[in-house]
Amino acid sequence: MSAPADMPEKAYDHSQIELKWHTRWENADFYKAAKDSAKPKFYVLEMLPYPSGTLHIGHIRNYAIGDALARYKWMRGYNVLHPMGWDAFGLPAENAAIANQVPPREWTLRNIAAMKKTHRRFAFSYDWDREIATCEPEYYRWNQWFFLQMFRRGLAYRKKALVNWCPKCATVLANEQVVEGCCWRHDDTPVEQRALEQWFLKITDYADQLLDDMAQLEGGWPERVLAMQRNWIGRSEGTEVDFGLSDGGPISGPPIHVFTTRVDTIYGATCVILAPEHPLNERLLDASGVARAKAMVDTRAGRDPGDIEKEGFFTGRFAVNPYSGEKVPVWVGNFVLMGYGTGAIMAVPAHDERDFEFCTKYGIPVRPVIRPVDGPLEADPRQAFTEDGVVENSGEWSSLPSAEARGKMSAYAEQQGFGKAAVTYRIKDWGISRQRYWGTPIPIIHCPACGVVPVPEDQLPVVLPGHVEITGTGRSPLEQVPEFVNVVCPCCGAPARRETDTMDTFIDSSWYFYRYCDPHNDRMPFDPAEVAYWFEIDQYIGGVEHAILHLIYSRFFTKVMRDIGLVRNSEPARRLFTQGMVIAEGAKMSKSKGNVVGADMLAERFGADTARMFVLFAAPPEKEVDWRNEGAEGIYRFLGRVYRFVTRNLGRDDFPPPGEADRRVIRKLHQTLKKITGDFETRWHFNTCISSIMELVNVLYAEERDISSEAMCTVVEHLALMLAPFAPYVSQEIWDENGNEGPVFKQPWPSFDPELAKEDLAEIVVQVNGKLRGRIHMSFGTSEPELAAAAKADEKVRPFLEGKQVVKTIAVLDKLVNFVVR
RNA sequence: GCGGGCGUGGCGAAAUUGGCAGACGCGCUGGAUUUAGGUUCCAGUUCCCGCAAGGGAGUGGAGGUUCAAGUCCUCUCGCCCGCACCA
Repeated sequence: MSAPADMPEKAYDHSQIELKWHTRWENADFYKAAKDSAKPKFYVLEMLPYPSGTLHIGHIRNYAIGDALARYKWMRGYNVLHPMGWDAFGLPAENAAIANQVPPREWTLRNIAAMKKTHRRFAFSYDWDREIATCEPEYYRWNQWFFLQMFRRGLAYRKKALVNWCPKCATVLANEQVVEGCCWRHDDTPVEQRALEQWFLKITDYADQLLDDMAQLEGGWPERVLAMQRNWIGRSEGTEVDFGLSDGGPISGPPIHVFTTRVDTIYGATCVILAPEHPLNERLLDASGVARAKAMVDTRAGRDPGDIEKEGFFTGRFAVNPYSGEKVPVWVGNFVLMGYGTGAIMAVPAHDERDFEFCTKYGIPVRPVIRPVDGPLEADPRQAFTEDGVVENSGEWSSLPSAEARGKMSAYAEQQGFGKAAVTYRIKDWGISRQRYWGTPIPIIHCPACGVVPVPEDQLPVVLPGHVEITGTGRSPLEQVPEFVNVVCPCCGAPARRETDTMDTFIDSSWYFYRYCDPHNDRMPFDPAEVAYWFEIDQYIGGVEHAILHLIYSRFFTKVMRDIGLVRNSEPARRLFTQGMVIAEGAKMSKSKGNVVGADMLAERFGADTARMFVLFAAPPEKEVDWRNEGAEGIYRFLGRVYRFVTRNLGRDDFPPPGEADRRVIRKLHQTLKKITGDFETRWHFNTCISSIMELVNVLYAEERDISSEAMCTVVEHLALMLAPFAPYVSQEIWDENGNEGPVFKQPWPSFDPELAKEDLAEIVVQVNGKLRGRIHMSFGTSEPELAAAAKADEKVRPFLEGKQVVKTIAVLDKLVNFVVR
């Protein structure tokens, strides 16, 4: 049916509608959160952005998901906390400073202002009174405070260590920030190893807790993220064994510590291999050997381990297997990692693939000591047998199963004093020193007399100086600022030097969500009572790229804060949702490709409502979305369809009296409500929520001239309410045009009536041998035999039964009849 | 190699508990409105045969369980993501 010609219909003008409400909402405080014991609380949080200067469609997707949920929860009567802030420290600001001669602070604040404007344009429902920017002293003083608490507890410490150095960033990186041997921000730049005095946080003290507490997250966090964290922590149980050094005479000097998960194979160890960086090499090797070892380290840097052939050389020295007393040669091998276990291994070529490859290359003997449970010992193996089995040729341990042997042999080592059961972790302590300007100063003073002295808490914050020359070369820019560096020692008053390293910016984001609970507190990082009310975060939403960076650091911080007594929870977020990426026209968005879909362009061309709604419509939120302009135009058309429908029906005076059409429309309305409500409560498939609203609108178009004034009013009102979480502007406009008052997204969420949602008759699918042959309509609750009888009588079905014998009849209440015929 | 996930029309997808495969949207085709284009409205659109009524095939592939499988089981192929010489 075409649009009635006599009705004035308004064209959908997104810019006019959005501007109108944007102006009216500017100073409204709809989203302010405050403690309220009368309502259940709900803390919904999207990961805070880095203020790069512009929002793109990927951000919009993240916020659109959070916003839909926040608005829904408000409408369901929850007391919602929905804050936003800025991860404002970091290198791009310094790079911009070098490129454009703009101070990092100025550049950052300008970007924040621009992005906040875009945020507001999209009408995301944040409590802006709780906004934080991590580069402000009011915020980062608490980074310093946390650092001091950790320092006091021995959780922050300084050591000289080989660290990852990115030449492009001119700073150190944490292990988590090294991706395939390269810098996480420069995937073409291999990291170098440098020995530097660095500050570390002892995340390894919490390794077991980080692992064990994942049980609490099971079900609420994506399995993939938990798996990645488990993998990253890399807990591995085994045995540490000491091989004493001996060159024929008595054992002398410190032993070589070896870590193995397979002590049951130790009688098959035919050599000991040291990592090329192993400190013992200095003692065991002559000058040319040391040089060879160093060359190995250098050729390994930044390369894919799979591409490097195993190489090594004999040190000329021997070590003694403490179980067998056997003397085995000591080698240096390029495949032995200093960073894992003890940096030294025993090589058991018969039972380890890597050892097999190495030993056969150099003619080192292969000696099998494990036989399969159901077979004999392989005398001359062609490949390593790496499974558990039965121990053989191993003195008193022979004929024990592998697992049992491991337990007994570990205990024996401990009893004899040459080893012990041990657990190693892949995760290392978190290196937080950065030789950069735009970060939190580490609150430490180096005094020639007193050593490393923490800045007293009442002298916090240690403020970042404002005018600093940033050249991007050489050492930390802060070293060039005498008034920052030169201080007096808080202990003895003598001249001293301030620490010039700044903190990794992941410190900032490790606890920011607690600050939102009490953002203006100047006596503490936050009032524990506020946090106790709002925590845990009920729903955290962000990209999966933070699975082992931000998300593991912030879990660690929460546990430390709990141990300090600031919080009661052990985990920050009960539920985590990782949304899929947005790509543009089939290609990953990137600046270099020039295909970044910017948020302001979208607001201009399609409107905020359309842009938000399309990213929710294009795919379920966990999946990748391909942004396509034609797709967005579909949503634009749909919103226009809704808007025109509402406006052309509002002033009508020719409505028919209530009738059958009313029942059909109201039924569809309640079916739609049921579907959307169910999705918000469980799986968030907003794409199907939106498509169900489209179905409703299609029905409205079909029934437009046949429904009563009352039905029209009800349905328009509900349309506005259902669209409110997805498209706040146009739903508010409809709400308003319909004569309703107040903000639509602060109305109670409409409840659906299951009776009204129900069809009059059940549609029964009739199958013959599993093939669809007809449909019949019967009252709900009709008994199975009656269904079968009616189905058999159906004229579409009958031909398929004629001349056949019905051997079985399956009838399912209100659903289906299936005849099995022969 | 280990871990996590995914394969359904021309495209994005839907099918929530084993019960009508392809909802909804894009694109395309046709019609109406329009001087025309665009907009809007209506209809059609998995593939094959057929004017149609209708029939057959069909969810990466091969088997299996079942009255009934996109959904469960076994094997297999392909793709994506994460980790990876971790002793």
